[in-house]
Amino acid sequence: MARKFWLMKCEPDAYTIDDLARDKTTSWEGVRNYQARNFMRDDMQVGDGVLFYASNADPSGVTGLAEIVQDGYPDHTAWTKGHHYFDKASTREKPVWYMVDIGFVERFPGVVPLETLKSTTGLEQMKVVQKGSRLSVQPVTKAEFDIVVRLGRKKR
DNA sequence: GCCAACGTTGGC
DNA sequence: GCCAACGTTGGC
Repeated sequence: MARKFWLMKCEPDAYTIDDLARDKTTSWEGVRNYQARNFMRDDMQVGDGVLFYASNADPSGVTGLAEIVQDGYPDHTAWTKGHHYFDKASTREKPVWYMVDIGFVERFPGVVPLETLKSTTGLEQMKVVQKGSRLSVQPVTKAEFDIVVRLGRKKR
């Protein structure tokens, strides 16, 4: 199976590429959207590339790269009563929510702002540039991934 | 902080 | 199964 590519969003208040650089790996718990869950549960594989995207940031954009180091497994935070991510619909026997683990790869010298993504040829189809797109885990093509990496590594 | 767009829920 | 109401996301 060929390597696939993804974009994963996170608000800087919750987690940043610098946190990931420090932690080396982290579990991506708390996703409570079925489409995003399906990608993590069914499609992500160890070694897949990840664009790390900071949402609700100043400016929002891609701040670095990560990779999948553990593919989909049940999100246990959904089982913990009182936990922020608790969901009574999810049980150990029949988990509803899944997560993956990602590992640090690279921190870009500067953020690649959403505005740049929007104005770059070849990225028109990316979900993140489309108005009203709220999907926090989304597939990207290899071509899109490579363009964003090139933008991210560019000296500015 | 505002608010438009979205996904989910629940009454019918 | 429709759709209004609601809560959340996320750019600005």
